[in-house]
Amino acid sequence: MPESTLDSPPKRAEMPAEPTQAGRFGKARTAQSGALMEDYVELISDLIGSGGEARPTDIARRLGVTHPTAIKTIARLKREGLAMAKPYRGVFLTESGENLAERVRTRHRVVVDLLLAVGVPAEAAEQDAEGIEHHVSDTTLAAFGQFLRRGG
Amino acid sequence: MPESTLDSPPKRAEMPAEPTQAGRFGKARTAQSGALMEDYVELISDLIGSGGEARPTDIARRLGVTHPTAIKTIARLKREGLAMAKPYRGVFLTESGENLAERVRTRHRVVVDLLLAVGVPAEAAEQDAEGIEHHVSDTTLAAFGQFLRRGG
DNA sequence: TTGAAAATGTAGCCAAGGCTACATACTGTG
DNA sequence: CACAGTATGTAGCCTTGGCTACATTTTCAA
Repeated sequence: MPESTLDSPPKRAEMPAEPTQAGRFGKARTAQSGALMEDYVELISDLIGSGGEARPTDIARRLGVTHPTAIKTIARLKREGLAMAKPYRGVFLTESGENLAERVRTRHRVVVDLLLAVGVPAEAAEQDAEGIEHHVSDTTLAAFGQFLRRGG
Repeated sequence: MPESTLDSPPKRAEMPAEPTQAGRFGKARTAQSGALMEDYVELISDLIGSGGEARPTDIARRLGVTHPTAIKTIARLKREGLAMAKPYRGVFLTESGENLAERVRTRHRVVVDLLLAVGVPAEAAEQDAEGIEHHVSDTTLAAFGQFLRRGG
C-alpha cells in the first residue's frame, strides 16, 4: 500500500546514532510486509465483485499457493481488520479492506500503464507490475499519474 | 537479480491443474527471495570498492539492521558461494558475487534514471528504486534502457 | 604492555509465509 | 437419505529475516 498506510514503528534498539544514508534499505524492507496482504485484499475484492464469492480454495489457486497458506493469511487479514469470514462461509472485506483494495487496484493500473508508456511489452508489464507496485510510494505514484496525463 | 539468475524450481505439489492466469503472483513472490542478497552483495562491493574493507558492523549499519542479522545473512552469502569471510576478518565477494554486484548496480542506476526521467522527485526515486529494482525483469530493464536512450 | 572499548560471533527467540499430512464439514448425486 | 468427493480447517514443520542477550576477539590508547 502507499507506504503511508500500515507501517508500525519498528522501535529498533541498536539503531545507528547517525542515520546518515542508511534508512532507505530498511524502508524498502518493511514496506515488503504488507505486499502479500495487498494481493489478498485485491484478489478477494475482485472475486466478490466479479462472481460473488471469495472462497479460500479459489484464492489459493489464483495466488499459486496451497490452501492452508491462504487460510493462514486470511486469518491474518481478519486479525488486522481487513477481512471477515466465518468457518466454511466465504471471505468478505471490511470497509477498510475495501478501501485498501481500491487503492491497490488503482495503483496497479497506474503502474502497468506507466510501464506500457515507456515501452515495456504488455506481458512483462503485467508481471513486473505485480512486484513493483508494492514499492511505489504516493509521491512516485503521483509522478506516474502526471507523466501519463502529460504524455498520453 | 534479473529473475533469470537464481530461481530454483519450487517443486510445488498441490499446484493448480490449470495455471490459467495464476502464475504471476507466485513469480513476484519467489523473486523476493534474493532481494536481500542483492542488497548485501551490492553494498559489500561498494564498501570494498570505495574504502577497502567490508566489515559486518558497517554492513549492518548501512542496511539498518543489527549486526547479528548481518552476520547471519553473510553466512548465507557464503553458503551460496557469493561471498567469502574468515572470522574477524572482513567480507569479500567471490567472482560470482562480483558479477552479481555489477548487474545489480547497473540495474539500480537504470531504474533510478527511469524514475527521474518520468518525473519522480530525486529523493523518492532513490528510495523507491531500492524496492522496485528487485522486481524488474530483464525484459523490462531493456525497455527502460531504450526509453532512456531514446528520450534522453 | 595491558586493559577497556569496539567489533565480531553465538544462541535462542519471534513472526511471516510456505509446505505436507491429517481431520472435519459440506454438498450434490445416485 | 447416504455417502463419495470436494472444500475447509488444523497441526506441525521449515526457511528467511529480524531481534536481544551474552560471549569472545581485536585493537588501540594510556
